[in-house]
Amino acid sequence: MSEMPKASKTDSKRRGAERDDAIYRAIADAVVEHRLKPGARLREDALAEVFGVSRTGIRKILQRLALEQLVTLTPRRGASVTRPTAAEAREVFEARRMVECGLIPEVVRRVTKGDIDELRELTRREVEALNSGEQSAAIKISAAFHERLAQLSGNSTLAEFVARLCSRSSLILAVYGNSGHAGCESHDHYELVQLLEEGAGERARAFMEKHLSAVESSLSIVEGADEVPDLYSIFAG
Amino acid sequence: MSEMPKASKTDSKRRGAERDDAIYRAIADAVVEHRLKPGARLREDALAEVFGVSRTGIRKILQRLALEQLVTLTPRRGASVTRPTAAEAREVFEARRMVECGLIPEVVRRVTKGDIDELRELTRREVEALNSGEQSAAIKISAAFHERLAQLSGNSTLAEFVARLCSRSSLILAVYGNSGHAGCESHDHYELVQLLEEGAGERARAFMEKHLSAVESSLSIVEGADEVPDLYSIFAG
DNA sequence: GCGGCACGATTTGTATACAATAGGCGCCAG
DNA sequence: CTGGCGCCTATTGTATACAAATCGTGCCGC
Repeated sequence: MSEMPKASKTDSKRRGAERDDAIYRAIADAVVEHRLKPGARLREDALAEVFGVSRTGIRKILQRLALEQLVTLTPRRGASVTRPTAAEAREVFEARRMVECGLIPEVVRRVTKGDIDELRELTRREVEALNSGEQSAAIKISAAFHERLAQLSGNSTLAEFVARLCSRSSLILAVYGNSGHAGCESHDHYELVQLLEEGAGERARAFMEKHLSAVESSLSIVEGADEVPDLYSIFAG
Repeated sequence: MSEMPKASKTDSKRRGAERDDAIYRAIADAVVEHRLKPGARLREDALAEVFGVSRTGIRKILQRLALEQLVTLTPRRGASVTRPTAAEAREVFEARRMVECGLIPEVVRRVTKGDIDELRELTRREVEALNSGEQSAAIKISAAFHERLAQLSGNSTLAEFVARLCSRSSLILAVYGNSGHAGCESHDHYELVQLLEEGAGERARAFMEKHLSAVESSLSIVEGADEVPDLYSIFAG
């Protein structure tokens, strides 16, 4: 709060929920794009200063992020970007397989030509980002692809759940991903759109299942050394 | 709740997250048990006085409830118990069918004799509550049954999602239920447990699907008059 | 030199005070 | 008598101030 207390002018103009939402998105995007890595601490004072609001407002946003499991709130220790455990990682992918595949038939039934075009556009941008070496952007677009697909089912409750799973997947990639390849093979997305356009529901469903399993097995999902290892079982009694 | 401004002594002794959690459960339970009906306003001052904390703490809890869609936060108008729309109601049941049925195979694989006993005990208590005319208790126990079942899959991410869907289902029952029967037929639960015990995975899955569909069709899911009716389509242009 | 204790700084947790806004009520004009 | 305007109250939104707790650091005793 000294010489340059506020964030950019455009942000400081906003009011109420709109402003909160902008801050929320700013932080969430930074997490999803791996600009804030799992484990990174998020001090309330620092965030408050950066965004030009008081700690009260920041706390509200951190609570929201915590409920979506993007950040972890440790009592008296503050907020940090969530570091998913190996078990959580497997759970998230199992959940995605169940829900995203289950949604496919309804998506095939409802998808329009315009939707197909939109999905192709996302795929194109994803490839473009990958070719430019913008891994962060690619990850975000890939998540957006899966989210958009889920929305096309018309069930916003399930779509929102998928969106949350995608965000968490991004964290999982950050922790368990082998650097060099960033999650989804973009050609998979292209092929998936093709199947959707052809109305091949069952094949699309099977492909989605294979796709998600492929992403999961491309990771190295093992407990890192820093995870609270049950010392009891290590040193026994 | 007039002459006794604070909550019970046991509650006021609590500290930090533990106390917040107690307040959260108190409100959530009241909503799930229909002691707070959809549309009921939740004034911050009133809640703060009842639970013996400041508005700050109450706001935190209301935010959490809002994210779980048990309460709706209208800017500058405050919090009220969510009144699910007809579309939301259908979405929730579709989501439950997909996830709860999808979980059944894994549940059958992992369920133990102890788990079966526990589920039977829940069913017994549900019947007991219904026979005593304690509809509120029956609703809560019924939700607990479905939640416990989901937990047995071992996937806590999906289990938590199911738990939320069950809470919302309670709200849906409050709005669209015909008074007289409270959601799940308890005999259904008994039969379901039987199938689980026998390890009849596919039959259990089919039964769960039928069960959820039966609950849904026992409701009168139509837009109430108070729902924001698109005046544009009514009065046309 | 090493282990333990205690103090200090940093950071979160909570309450209170103040500002802003929306809805209600009454008054005034036509 | 009716319709509209304006104040007023009740309630939420935001910031700040204060209290509590934890972690790191340095000192002292052994």
